[in-house]
Amino acid sequence: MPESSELRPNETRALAALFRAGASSRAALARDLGLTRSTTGILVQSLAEAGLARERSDTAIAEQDGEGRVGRPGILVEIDGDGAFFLGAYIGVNWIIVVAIDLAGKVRGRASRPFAGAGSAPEDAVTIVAALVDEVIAQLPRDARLSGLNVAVPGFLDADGTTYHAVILGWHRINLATLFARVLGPDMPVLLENDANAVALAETYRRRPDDQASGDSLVVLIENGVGGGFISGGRLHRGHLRGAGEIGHMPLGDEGFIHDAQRPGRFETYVGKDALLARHAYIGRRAVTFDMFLAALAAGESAAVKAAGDWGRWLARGLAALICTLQPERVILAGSGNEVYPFVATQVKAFLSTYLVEGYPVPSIELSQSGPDGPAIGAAFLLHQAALSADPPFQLRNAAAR
Amino acid sequence: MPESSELRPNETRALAALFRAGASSRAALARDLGLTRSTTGILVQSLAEAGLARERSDTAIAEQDGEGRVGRPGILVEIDGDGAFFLGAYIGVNWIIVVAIDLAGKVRGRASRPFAGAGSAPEDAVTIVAALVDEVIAQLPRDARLSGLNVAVPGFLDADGTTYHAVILGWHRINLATLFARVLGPDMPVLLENDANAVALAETYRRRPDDQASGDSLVVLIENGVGGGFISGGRLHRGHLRGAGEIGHMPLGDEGFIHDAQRPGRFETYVGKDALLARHAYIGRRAVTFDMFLAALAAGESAAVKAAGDWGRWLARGLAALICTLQPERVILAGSGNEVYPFVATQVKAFLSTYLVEGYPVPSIELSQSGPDGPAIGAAFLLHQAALSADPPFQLRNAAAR
DNA sequence: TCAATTTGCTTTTTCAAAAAACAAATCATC
DNA sequence: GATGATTTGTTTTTTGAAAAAGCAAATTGA
Repeated sequence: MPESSELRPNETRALAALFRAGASSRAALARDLGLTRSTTGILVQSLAEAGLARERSDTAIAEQDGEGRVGRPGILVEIDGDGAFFLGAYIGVNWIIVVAIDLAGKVRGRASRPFAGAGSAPEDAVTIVAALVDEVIAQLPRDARLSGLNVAVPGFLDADGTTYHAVILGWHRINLATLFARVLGPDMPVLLENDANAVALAETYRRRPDDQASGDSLVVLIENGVGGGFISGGRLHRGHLRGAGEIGHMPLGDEGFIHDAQRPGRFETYVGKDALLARHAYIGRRAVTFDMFLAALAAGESAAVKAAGDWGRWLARGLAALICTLQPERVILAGSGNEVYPFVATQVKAFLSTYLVEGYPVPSIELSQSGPDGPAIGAAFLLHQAALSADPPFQLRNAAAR
Repeated sequence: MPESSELRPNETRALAALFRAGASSRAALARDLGLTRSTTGILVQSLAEAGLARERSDTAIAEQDGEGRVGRPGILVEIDGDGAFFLGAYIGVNWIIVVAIDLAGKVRGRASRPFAGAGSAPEDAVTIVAALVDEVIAQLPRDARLSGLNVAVPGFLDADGTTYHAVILGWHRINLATLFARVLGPDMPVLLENDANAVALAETYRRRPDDQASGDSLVVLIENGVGGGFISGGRLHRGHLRGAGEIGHMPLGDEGFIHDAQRPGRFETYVGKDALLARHAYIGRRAVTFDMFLAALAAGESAAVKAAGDWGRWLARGLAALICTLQPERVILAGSGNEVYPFVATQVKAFLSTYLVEGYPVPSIELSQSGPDGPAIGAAFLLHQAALSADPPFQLRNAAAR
């Protein structure tokens, strides 16, 4: 049991291929990696010795493809989930959540605590995260090897982990990385990520119908604010200074449903939850909560239907701008605001096709599959992805080292 | 002189490093590549034998860094431009242009011919390109090795090279790849690229102030239509079906300066050249050409100044949407429409800062440095980039093989 | 003149991957 | 049930790229 181990390039590639495939025989893996079976055999052996891969218990069931299987059946090899763990956290407006996923990508630990985010002190949030991290680690195997912690936060960050603007939390120019380093110590590497970006990865990382590389996805996170994450070739596009995806601030119209003297007509002043409720209040002359609005919409009340229709039109307009710019293969609507979409799906699609050039491929529009834990899980998946990609060599640390 | 040669991974990496650096000693190259000097020596030797690299004639001038140089000076090694050639073509609305660049990235051949693009037959364009290709090849050394031809076209393409929509040319669902294969034969690989994308690469490929990987660039090509190209990490983002960057069709306002009943208020109906002239005609009650407009603007005529101001306001609005989505480090304005920008630069920047969130980094806005040959040169650079990148092994063909 | 430094080359060693060969485990067919 | 075809997994041998180690050459600085 080595304190810290490093993987050679082809070992990392083999792990990534196993993760993609779920499980495969040595021969299939060799074909996948473009190596010979002999090399792959050694590769699997060393991965198994490192505790990162293992032969599947239900051996000799190698009926993966529906072909007329002939020849000696292979022994399925899969990732050993216990080989490594990745921590993800989400500092939200109402909750702080910490999760752990294992090397196989499965959620293995979770802890959360209510948090009055708006106007809170960053130090409190960091303290809570640290406590939750301890709770989550307690749920993992004794000698669990941790690769680090990735924290999803609303707002945008610079490359060093200084959050300049988290308007919703009331934080400005806070150096979260330093705060975390102080509380968690030097042995726990901490990364920071925009929450919409984290959700985007959570939504796409485990979906791989055929080839993740081709499927560019745009994830639109709709809460009171609107954020975006763009996944291209399976990787997150962050932009210079990691601020890409601030699509809520995109100028779209002249006014917006809610008043913003400074920057009127931004995307989120039309399609954020606040904006939708403001529009409903304007039409129906009655202020309601979001849940009440959904109920009214389901009941077919005219003010709600009208407001949802207006919301859908502006959503389509914003999506059209994004689609022209990015041409994603699919758009995924996330955040609780997406519950409105099913009621206006056909209208939104109709508007979209009028906005887009004739012949331009219209992406599919889907609803999020990750729940409220999405940002935390996505943050953890980002570490997982980094570990299984070639760029940086994979470093493991013992949990005990803390 | 091998008919066709393939490079090993580290040879490709060494070539790419030499291209980045311009020229460097074996020892400096070894540090750059993370290899030992002994390995690098062999690498350079094999590259030299393949005719792809050579020691620089003005030997022993190794004063590249301004340090207190001590020790034995290195012999500078540089790319041998004659090692390979890359052809790029541009089928424009008024011209067809073909250029050749060499392995060192230098333009080594050029030929062009007027072309009445609108309403023309695709077959004619292909025939002209083939003729110009022969002209350009005649300007190259006898035994020039060609890696292929990349053709930049206005409009958008699918992954196989079928151009679905080139509205400006009046082409629909034309399979250009097949047409080229028929005329140029199977020994000349032909690729197709969107013209704005090609310009984007032309604008960024040779600029590398510090690190190209970090500098995401958005190139906005302003002619009658408006196209966009986005370079992230030195690579073009194409989108699913290669249609990303159709930013001219982005819905931005309700009407636009020129009337479009189908899709009113698109970006290019505000900032395309036609749109600008329409605005000027509306204000000044007088129709002028673009050159006349520029003269009037330079003379400070009020109608022109007013129209340019309106143009700048919508340009800022469109750029703001793009910047929120992509967060590029710099925006490069290309196409002849960019000549208006210097007159309204301060206004555009002021508008931009009101549209963007406080604290959000405002990208620099620059004017294109590549002239009218930009699309053709960019197309050729794309082949160059592919040859010097790891993804596909580098295949060379003799020009004589045609 | 002489030490210090850096370069470029040669020789030897290491090690990941390929190549070749073969036993084992299955299916298809007679 | 026997036989051949097919595929898998392993072992042994070979290849070849890169590292390691060592050294002469070319420069600066004292």
